[in-house]
Amino acid sequence: MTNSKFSKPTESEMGILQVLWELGPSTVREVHYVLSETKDSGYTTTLKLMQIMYEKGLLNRNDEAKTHVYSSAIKKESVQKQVVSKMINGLFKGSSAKLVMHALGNHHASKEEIQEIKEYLDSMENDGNVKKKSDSKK
Amino acid sequence: MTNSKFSKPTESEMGILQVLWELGPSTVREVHYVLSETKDSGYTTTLKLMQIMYEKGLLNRNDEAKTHVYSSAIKKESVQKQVVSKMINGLFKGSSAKLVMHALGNHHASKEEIQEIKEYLDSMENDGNVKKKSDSKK
DNA sequence: TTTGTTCTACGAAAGTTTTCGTAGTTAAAG
DNA sequence: CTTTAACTACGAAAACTTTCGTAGAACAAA
Repeated sequence: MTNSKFSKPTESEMGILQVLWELGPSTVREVHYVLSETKDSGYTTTLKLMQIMYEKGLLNRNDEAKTHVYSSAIKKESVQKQVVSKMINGLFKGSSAKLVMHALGNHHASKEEIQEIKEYLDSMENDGNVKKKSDSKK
Repeated sequence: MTNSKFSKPTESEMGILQVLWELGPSTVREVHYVLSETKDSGYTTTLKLMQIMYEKGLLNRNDEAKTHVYSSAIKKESVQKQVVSKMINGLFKGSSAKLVMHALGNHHASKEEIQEIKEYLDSMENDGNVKKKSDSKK
């Protein structure tokens, strides 16, 4: 369940989301005002970005009034979680599997080498240090 | 001292760095092999990316042999730190200043309102919670 | 009304990142 | 030698993101 029905927000989109998370439902002008503190792009840039985000489903908006009010459609926590877990995963993902790939990626994997790797895997099993997800085996 | 003489790695560059951090010095083929598990771009794509990263100073390389060996020129820890601190900052940066900006961004700031905001600022000062940087006066 | 201001919509340019095809080099076999 | 396989270099297309100018609608104030 790596949910995320939403395409990962871009850098600028993150900036907008962060403002909205802090301010709550806001107009483009309000968001742009905050953003303009640290960034110098024009008002229509922010507007366009927010329109795109709305289309993508990243933002909700209330357009009953002339001036639309936007709010984040995704929870800060979920993005936080995503960022953190991505980091953890990215920084240390495969453990032992990597050794194998390292070996395979380089030489052209002769039968002998494959055999060698198999033995390596066997020895790992004997250590009870396996970490595979599928341990069906029967 | 927000160090970072290096331009922030892009998404793909991060992928390559992560492989190198885990594998240690490696050839393009090795990196590409690992990457190909989760991504399906061609070998020359990985090659080009790594060449660019080398030019940017993100990677070191040993090209004595025909097959070059690359390694990360930046420490995993420093990037981790950067990511984390960016997250913390982004997720809660300005605290009280934001309220003011919210107010200013919306209405057109009549004299009365400005006065009101000044009073608000004064009350913050009394709390000893000020955080301004410029206090020009004259 | 008419005018001025503030807003949305939207196309398209500019900027950035990613992807790959092609050409040329090197080295190991044949 | 000659051929073949694995590499590097590199230009440029493709894809994506960011930026902005311009047009027109809404609305308040003169």
